[in-house]
Amino acid sequence: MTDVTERARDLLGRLLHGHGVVARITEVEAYGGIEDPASHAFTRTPRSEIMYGPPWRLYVYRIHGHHAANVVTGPTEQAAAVLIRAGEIVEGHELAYERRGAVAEHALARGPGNLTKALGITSADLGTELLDPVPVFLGERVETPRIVAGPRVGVRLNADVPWRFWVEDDPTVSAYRRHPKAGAAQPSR
DNA sequence: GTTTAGATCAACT
DNA sequence: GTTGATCTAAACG
Repeated sequence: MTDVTERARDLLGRLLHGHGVVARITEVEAYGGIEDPASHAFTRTPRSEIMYGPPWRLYVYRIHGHHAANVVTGPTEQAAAVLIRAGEIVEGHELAYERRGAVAEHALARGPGNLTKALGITSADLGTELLDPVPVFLGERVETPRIVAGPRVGVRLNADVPWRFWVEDDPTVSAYRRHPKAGAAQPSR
């Protein structure tokens, strides 16, 4: 299969523009779509249909009153997507602080909810073409970072697959939190 | 059956 | 104090 995890690694170190703020992506999670129970695309519905569509479009979903941003990566038959979990603000600090309030600089876009808030991403941006220079889009790679992998944060299902990728030793990366109801950790094999 | 808005609470800062 | 691919309930088709 086309490896979703490769696409996830590929996004690390790239720029993400969001409504006047630019972030360097430092943490992502891969969602294997049709073959991943933790993915919204695991069951095909009108909502998840966007993940079965062309790649490089934005999928936004609500969680805990916040939003989370995903990049649809394709291929279309697999419905895979990559969740953008954290980034470092490299441009538009003023606007980011305005949206986030007084927080430490490294915390401006740490965590999916904070990142979407700092970049001003909401459900209104659902389906945005991320390759066009519209309010939300992907920029070029600014570095080739050293990448570390581990299990995904806060997922109940499939909690042991190492599909979370982040830039090593980056302060904007959030800590690992296992979901309370996820089964006991299984030894990697 | 599916989607969305709010709530909840353990883990993190 | 803050956060979140969870959880439940109500609205929708």
